[in-house]
Amino acid sequence: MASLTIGKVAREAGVNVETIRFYERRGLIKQPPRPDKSFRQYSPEHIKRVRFIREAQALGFSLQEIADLLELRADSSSNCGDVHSRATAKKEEVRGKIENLKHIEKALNKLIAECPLKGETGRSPILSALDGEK
Amino acid sequence: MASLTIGKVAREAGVNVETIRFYERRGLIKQPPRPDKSFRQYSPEHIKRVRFIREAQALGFSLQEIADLLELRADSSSNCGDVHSRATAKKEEVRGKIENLKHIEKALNKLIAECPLKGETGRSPILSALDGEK
DNA sequence: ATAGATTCCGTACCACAGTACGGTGTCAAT
DNA sequence: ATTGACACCGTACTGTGGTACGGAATCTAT
Repeated sequence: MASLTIGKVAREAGVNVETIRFYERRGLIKQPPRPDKSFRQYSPEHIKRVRFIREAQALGFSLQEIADLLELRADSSSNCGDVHSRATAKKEEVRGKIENLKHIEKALNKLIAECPLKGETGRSPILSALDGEK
Repeated sequence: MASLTIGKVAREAGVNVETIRFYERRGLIKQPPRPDKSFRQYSPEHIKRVRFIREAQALGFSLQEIADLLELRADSSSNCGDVHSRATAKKEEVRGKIENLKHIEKALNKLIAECPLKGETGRSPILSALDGEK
């Protein structure tokens, strides 16, 4: 069997088999060919897709949001203006997340730099560090 | 009553009252003064703290990770080397998230730019766009 | 001092995102 | 042809992060 079984895809993507079937049920992955009603035959694209799903989750997107992202397609069946505006909105959201992460990064840098100093402030240092940035 | 009640904090932070009590139970917020065993008296700091928790969640951190972040403190009771290494590890994770978000942002930009063009590729455009970046 | 709003607390319930289970079916190697 | 590994499917269970509920206590305004 040249093509990928569900088990191989799962291993490559670092999830377990049930998770892949779960994503299929949720519409995040469509069922791949099953010649003769037997095993699912995946392509390497599917591995990428599963990895993308995991990454996006780690960035705070829900499965529904990820499904929306994956189906944001500028094809004939969808209204281009709609795709455009949804993609733009999502982009703004992404930019906002990047900004927030940069603030946290700065705060962590401050914490790292000041490590041996500073007495008790009664506040969480990370929040103080977040304030401290200009 | 000059200080903030739980309801005000909740309103200001955009969560509901039960959520704040829930965070208290989970150790994300410590119980504020309750003179005479009556209502909790919050300070404006608490509002910031709750907002921070929500932001961090939206960035894919679990409540446990957020608790760890909030308690990353370089004070006398903690080993500085340990704080340093935990903060550094977290910083790397944050940087990774930023990179992934930038990839998604680029992919969305590509999608937006190419909106009216392109026939069916059989793949999710967002994955194609992710491939397409140099 | 009483009413109405708010808080307190415990407990129960909920949605989301899986994970586990167990019986059956299929494949690949010997 | 049999055996062992893996796939299939439905259903049940789990952990996380809340949300809802309801009766008692407290606070605020009249």
